[in-house]
Amino acid sequence: MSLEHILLGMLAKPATGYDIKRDFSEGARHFWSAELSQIYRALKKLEERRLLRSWLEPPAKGPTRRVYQRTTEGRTELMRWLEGGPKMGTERFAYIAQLCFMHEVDDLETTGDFILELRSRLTTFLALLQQAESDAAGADGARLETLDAEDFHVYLAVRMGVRSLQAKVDWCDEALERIERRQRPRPVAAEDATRQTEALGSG
Amino acid sequence: MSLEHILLGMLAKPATGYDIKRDFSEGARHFWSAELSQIYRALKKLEERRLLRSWLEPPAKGPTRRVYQRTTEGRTELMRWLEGGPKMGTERFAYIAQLCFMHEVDDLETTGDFILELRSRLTTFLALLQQAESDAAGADGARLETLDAEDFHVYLAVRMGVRSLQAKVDWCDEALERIERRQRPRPVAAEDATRQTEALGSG
DNA sequence: GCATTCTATATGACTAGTGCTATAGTTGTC
DNA sequence: GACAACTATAGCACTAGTCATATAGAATGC
Repeated sequence: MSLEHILLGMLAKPATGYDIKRDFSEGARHFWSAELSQIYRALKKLEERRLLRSWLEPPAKGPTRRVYQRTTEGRTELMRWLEGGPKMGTERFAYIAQLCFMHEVDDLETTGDFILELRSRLTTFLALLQQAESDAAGADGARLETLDAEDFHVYLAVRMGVRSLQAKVDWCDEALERIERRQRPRPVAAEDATRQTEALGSG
Repeated sequence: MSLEHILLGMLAKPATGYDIKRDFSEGARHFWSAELSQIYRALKKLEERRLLRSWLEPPAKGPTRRVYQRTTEGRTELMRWLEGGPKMGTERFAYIAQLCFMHEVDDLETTGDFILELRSRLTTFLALLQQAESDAAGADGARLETLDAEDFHVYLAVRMGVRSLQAKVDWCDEALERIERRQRPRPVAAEDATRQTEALGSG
């Protein structure tokens, strides 16, 4: 299970279930997420297997916190996971399926609206990731070479997210253009377009 | 549930569970997949809800086939799904998480090997998708404007996959370059690099 | 003629993940 | 001091998805 290994990775430093949920909603949101209920269960299970240990921490402010941290065995298990090579679970993109079936509604305007909406959501997310990218690259354009190993790896990970999201936004623009070109029967050129151009107007 | 709606989309034309599994392993593999056991269960459930109907088809060759097709209610439900706007379920990329934690093993060579392996798997998949792209665009470079609505939508969907995968492959190259640059202490320039360059050699 | 593979359906046991609800202390605010 | 918002944990019912296995006819190959 990937979530368990991700928890082992995150728990090099002590943290509570709540902290981890916050990480998933903020930092790690572009590659993984999990609900609190799942996180608490996984933490408990990992502790049973001695890959994590936990203790209660004095309230300080707020309710008592159960803090988890990776054990040596936990670290070993994490290393085993990393050595297994890239884990490429099946990726699921419902919106691409939707797009395929959209021809059944279609006057093409529906498809256009759909892609516009998709583009808007993607750009919102892209903006967040780009912020994370400049944060990760270090203050005022510090050279990447100066980052420590951890920050460098996080930078690479965020950068992957940025590039892949940017590609999707670019695809939206390309698709919208193609749709427009299909709707307007060809701008100038083409021998057989004359009749249509006359009938519908060319502006 | 997305799978059920995807089945409704696929079952405009009659097909068996086995046919659908084949679609997931071939055409639709870049945006969704499901196991046979899940497919058969989902088909049964959709038929109970009257969104699909089924009949047994004379063996022809091989065992008897139970053929499913969407009902009018099924189509209505599909339309409702499409009208709900893009469904952006949480995307999970374990390999990006792995990359983040890779700094714990690191002499940077491990990270480089990991990314090389990732790149190799991504390019294999990209090649398949690019084939699908030229297939979808029509024989010998036919103009996209000549495709019918269905083929056009499938083309757009495949194109999204190609661009997003290409971005990931490009990221691999960028990351490998960055890693190399970190390993070799700067090629020329920089005042403080002299000692390191002397110690390690610059070729 | 025997084994293997492909087509085809189905079920049971399991793992992974979500959504809802209950509980409770602490902090800020009106 | 009542109330909302935030931090924190936990359990229950549920949906989603995987893996293994059983069954069986047809085609392929040796």
